[in-house]
Amino acid sequence: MATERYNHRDAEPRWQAAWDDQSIFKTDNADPREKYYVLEMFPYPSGRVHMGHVRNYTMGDVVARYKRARGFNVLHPMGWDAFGMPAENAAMERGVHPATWTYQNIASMKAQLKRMGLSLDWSREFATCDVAYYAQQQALFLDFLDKGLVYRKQSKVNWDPVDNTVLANEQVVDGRGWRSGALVEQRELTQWFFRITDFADDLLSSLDTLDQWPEKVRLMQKNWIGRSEGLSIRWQIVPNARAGDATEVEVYTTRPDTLFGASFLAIAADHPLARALSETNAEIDAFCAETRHAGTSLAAQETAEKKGIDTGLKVRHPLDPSWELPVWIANFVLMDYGTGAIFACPSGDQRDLDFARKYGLPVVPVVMPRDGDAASFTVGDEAYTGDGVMINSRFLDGLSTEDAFLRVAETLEATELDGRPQATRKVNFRLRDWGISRQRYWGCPIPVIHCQACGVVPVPKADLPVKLPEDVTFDRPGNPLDNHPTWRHVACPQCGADARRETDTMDTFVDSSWYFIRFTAPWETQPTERAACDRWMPVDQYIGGIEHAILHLLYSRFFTRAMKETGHAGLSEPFKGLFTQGMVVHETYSRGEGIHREWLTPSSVKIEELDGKRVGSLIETGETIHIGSIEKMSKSKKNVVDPDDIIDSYGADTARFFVLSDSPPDRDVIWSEAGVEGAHRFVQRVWRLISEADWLAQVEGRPAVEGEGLAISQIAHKTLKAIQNDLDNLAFNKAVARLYEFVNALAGPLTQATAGTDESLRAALKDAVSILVRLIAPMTPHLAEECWSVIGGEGLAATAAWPAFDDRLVVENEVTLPVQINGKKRGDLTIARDADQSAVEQAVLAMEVVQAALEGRTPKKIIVVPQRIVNVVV
RNA sequence: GCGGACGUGGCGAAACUGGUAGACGCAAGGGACUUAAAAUCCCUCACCUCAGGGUAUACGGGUUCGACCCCCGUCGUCCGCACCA
Repeated sequence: MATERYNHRDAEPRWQAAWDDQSIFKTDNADPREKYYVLEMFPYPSGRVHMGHVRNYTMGDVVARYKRARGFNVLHPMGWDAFGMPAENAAMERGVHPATWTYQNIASMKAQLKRMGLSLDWSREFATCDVAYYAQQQALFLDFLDKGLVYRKQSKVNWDPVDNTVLANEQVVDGRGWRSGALVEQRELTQWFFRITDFADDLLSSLDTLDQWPEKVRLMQKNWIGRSEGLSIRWQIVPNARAGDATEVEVYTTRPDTLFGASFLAIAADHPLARALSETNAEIDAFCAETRHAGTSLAAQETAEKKGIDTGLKVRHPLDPSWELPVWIANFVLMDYGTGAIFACPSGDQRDLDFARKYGLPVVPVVMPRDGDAASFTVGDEAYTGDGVMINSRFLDGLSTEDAFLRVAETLEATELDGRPQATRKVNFRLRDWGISRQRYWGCPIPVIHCQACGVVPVPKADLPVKLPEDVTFDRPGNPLDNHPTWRHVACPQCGADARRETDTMDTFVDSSWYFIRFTAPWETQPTERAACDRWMPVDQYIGGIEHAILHLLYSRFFTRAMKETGHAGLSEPFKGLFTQGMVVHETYSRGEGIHREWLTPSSVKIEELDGKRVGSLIETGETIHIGSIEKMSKSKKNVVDPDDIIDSYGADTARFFVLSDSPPDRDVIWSEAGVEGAHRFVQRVWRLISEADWLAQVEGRPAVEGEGLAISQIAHKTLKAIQNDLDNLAFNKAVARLYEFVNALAGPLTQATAGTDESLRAALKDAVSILVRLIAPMTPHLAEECWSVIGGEGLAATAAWPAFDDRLVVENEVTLPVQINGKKRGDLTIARDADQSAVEQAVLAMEVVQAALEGRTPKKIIVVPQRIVNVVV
C-alpha cells in the first residue's frame, strides 16, 4: 500500500494544537507524583531564535518528554531575560521605546519557539522586565539590605565621558568606549554591592557536592573564587616625617616561609600610604597617576613592564628589627587584593625577581629543590617558586617549606607589636563583592531613596514596585532616569522632606539569578511561595551554554543562599544537575581578499564535489567562491541558518533530530545541508515503514519468545534498554545512532510482513513498532503522534507511558567471545552464556585457529574474561 | 605564564570499569527500479598486500596476557584565568 510522504506542514501544527487543547504540558504544583524540574537557560529576546537556541531547547525538551513518559510530574517552563542594553541601543538608534522593542521581540521569538513543538508550560511564562517580576526582585533587594547582604561603597568604574555612562569591562575596547570611541576614564563612584564574598567559603566547598555538574565548570568556579591561605603581617615603619601618621604597613602573604628572602616592600599606587606620599612628593604623585591610568587597555596589561618608585621609607623586618627594608610603590601590586601591599622575595617570585633585577635590589635564595646543593644553588633570571628545603634562613634552615610556614606563623602570632600580634593567619579570596549598579534605564530600579537628612532610606515595601517611568528620552547622553524631569523627585518615606530616588538600576545578572525559583510560583504576590519552591527546587537538570560557567551560575548560587537567609527559599544549591551544551557551527563562505572580502550566506552558495574536492560557487552567477573555516554562527560572517527556514522546508522534527545527531551534546555540532537531509530521510523512512504496514493497528503487540519474531523482540528490547540509559546520561547522539540501527533492523521484516503473516511474528513487530514510536517521541514528537495514531495507540504519544523492557529479551543465552592469540583477535567462539571457565578453555583449544597457532605446543596461559573475551598466550 | 580539556577513516563520531578499534550517520563509488530524473532499495568503503596476513587511535617510550583507555615524555589544537602576593 502506498502512502503519502510525511507532510510536516500539515502534521506539526495539527499536533501542536492537540497538545494545546488538552493542556498536557501545563504543570500542576499539587500533582503528587515525584517531581522533575528541567530548565534551559532562558533567552535574551533579541528578536530571532538561532540554531543555538534550537539545540539547547531541543535537549531540554527531550529530557522533559522522556521524564514525563517515565511518570514524573515535570516542570518545564520558559521565560525571557528581557532587561539590558540592546533595547536601549534600539531606542537610541531607531527611536523605539525599549519596552515596545522588547515585547515585540518576545512575541516573534515565542512564535518561533512554538513552532518547534516544545513541551513547555507556557502558563508560567514571564519576562524579567514585567513589573510583576521586578517588583518581587525589589522586595528581595530590600530583604537583602535588611540582612546586611547589600551595601554601598566607593568603587572604581570605567567611565565613558562622552556617553556619560559606566561601561562594563567588556565594553572597553583598547581603552576606549565601544560605542563612543572616547578614552575611558577610571572614576570613583558610589555603587551598590552584594556581599557575595560572605559566602565565598561555602560557594567553594559546596562545589564538591555538585557531582552532577561538569568537572570543568566546577574547576572554573573554584579558580574564580580563588581561595588562598596565608599570613597577614604588620611591618613597622622606621620613624620618618614623610610617612605622616602611618606607623606600619600590613602585608598579606601566602609564603611566610620565604621571609628571610625579603628584599623590599611594595605597595599599590592606590594604597593609602602612596596617596599620602603623593600629596607632598610630585614625583610619586606623577608615578601613581600614571599607574592608575594605565590598566584599562588589555594590550597595556599584557605587555606591562614592572615599574616602581622608591618611597624613601624603610620598614623593620618582623623577624629581625635591626634589618631595614625599603618600601617601593609598584605598578604590579593590586589595591583590591589582600592589603594592597606585599613583601617581595625575588628568589621565590618571578614578578618580584623582574622588579628586583630592574632596580638592583637584593636577591637571596631561600628555598631550593630537595635534591639541590645549598652551596652552589643560585637564582638567575628565573625564580624558584616550588617547594623544597629552606636555606639562608637562619632558624628555618633545613626545614621544609611547609614546616617553615608553620614556624614563622607561630613565631609572629606570638610576637607583639604595639600590643597586638605581629601577624595573624588569614584566608583570602580572589572573588570580589558583586557590584550591581548600572547607570542605565532598562533595568530593575534599585528601590531606595536618598534623603539629605535621613541618608539612604529603603523604599517601604508597601510603596513597591518602583516602576520605570515610561516617558523617557534617549536623545541625551547619560542615564535617562537621571534626565527624567520628575521621576527622581520623591518625598522621604521617613521625614517627608524632598528627597530623590536612586537612579541606578540593577545589573541584568540579578534578574537571571532567581528566575528559576520564580517559575515555581510565578503568580505569587511575594517573591516566592515557599511550599512551591520547596517542592520544585532544586532544578534537576539545567541546560545551557558554557559561557555562563562562572558568572551566571555563581551569582545564582549566591542568590539562592541569600534567599535562604531571608526566608524566601529553603536550599542553597539551585541546580542539582548541570549540562553545558556545545555550539552550532557552520562553514564560512566568502569572495574577494583582504579588505575586499565579502562574506556570503550558506543559502547563496552551492557546494559540489569535483574530483574529490569540495568546490563552492555562487548560485546566482556561478562564480567560484572560497570555502572557509567552520565557525560559530554569527551575523558578521553570515554563516547563519535561520531556524524558521529549516522548519519551513524540513519541519521541526527534522531540525530537532539533526541537532541531536552526530556530535556529543557537549561538543559543537556542525550544521550542514547534507546532515539535515540525512535527518529528514530518517523522518520520512520511519513514516513510510509504519504507515505502509497498515495491518499494525489490527494487531495486539506482544514480544516473541521464540521463532522468527524473537530476534526482532530482542533488538527492540535491547534498544529500549540502551536508549533509556543514553537518555539518562544525555547521550543524545548515541540514542540517535541506536534508533538508526533499530529502524534498519526493523525495515526488512516490516516491509515483508502482511496481514497474512504468522500472528506471533506480527505481534512481535507491533510490539517493536510500538516501542520505536515511544523511543522517538521525545526527539521527534510530531512524527511520533502521527505514527502513534496510525498504529492505533491509545491517547497521545506525548502522554503515553515509557515502555518497559523484558529482562529475558535483553540477555543472551549464548555469547560470542572473541578469541585472541597473544592479544590479536583470531576467531570467535559461540558458547552457552553460563559456560564455566574450563568449558570455555576446552572449546577454545579445540578451535582450528588455536590449534594452528599452537602447532602442538601447550599454551602458556589462557585468560578467560567471563562474557567478554578469551586470550591464549602461546 | 598558570590551570584544564582534547587529538581515532575523506568528514561528524562509536568503543561499558583495561577486553573484537571504526557501530551509526554524512560524503564518495558501483548496481537495481525508471523513458528520464527525484525518491527508494541493494552492494563497496581505514591503509598495505598475491594469498595467508601485516600495519593502524598525534608522535616516542613504559606497565599489562591484552592499551584509544593507565603512566612518563614530545608535538599540536581548543578553552578558562591572567600581575591575586
